[in-house]
Amino acid sequence: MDFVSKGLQVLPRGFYRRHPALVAPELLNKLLLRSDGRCARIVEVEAYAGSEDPAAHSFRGQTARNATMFGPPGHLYVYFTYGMHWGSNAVCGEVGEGVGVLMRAAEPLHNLELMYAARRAAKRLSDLASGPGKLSQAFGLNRDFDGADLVQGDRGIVIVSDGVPPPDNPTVGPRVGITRAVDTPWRWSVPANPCVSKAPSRRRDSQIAASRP
DNA sequence: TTGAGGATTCTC
DNA sequence: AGAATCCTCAAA
Repeated sequence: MDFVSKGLQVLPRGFYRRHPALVAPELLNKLLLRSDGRCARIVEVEAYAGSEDPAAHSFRGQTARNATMFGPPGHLYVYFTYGMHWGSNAVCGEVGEGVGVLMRAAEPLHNLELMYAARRAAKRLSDLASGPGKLSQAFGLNRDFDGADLVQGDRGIVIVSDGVPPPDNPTVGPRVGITRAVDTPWRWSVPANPCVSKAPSRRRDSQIAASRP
């Protein structure tokens, strides 16, 4: 992983090998990094918990589409939806569980030019990656990246820490864009960050103490 | 083979 | 508020 600068620590496999609702809030403030220099701080995430979670792609078992979710933790699960958008997740838990964390929004830090080029609709920094489809587009993540190992830096994509801890009191609320288990509060974001997604009005977010087992 | 629907975004 | 746009999966 020659493209990971000194001072940055790649998140180890064990980080992901836990319940997604534990991993998700700890993913806040970590950095998504591509070998071409694109880098952004993760500011909004959602947990999806497989067979125990009716809103998860993996709820009804493994299919061709969600196969990556059932593989080893620490890999990227990229899905296609609405005929035009990609969504990017970090696979969590153990092999066979089908659980993961959707990266919903990030604050761009480096190589913004490449991100603006990838997202012609974006006028400002807060348009670049403030949603799961936007984040994936800004980073050029698509089917080619499905299954990439985020720990090995496979295909030039990795998640690292620069030492900034997750927020002590992340904003918590219900997940967005789903039709089942709509009240489960499994979306976390960095409070007051301008790059979080603009979610529908039914959200009932609140500030609660982060659970830190 | 068919059709309904989707972990969304953009524009009107 | 509505359109865009096409892949996926279950059912027939």
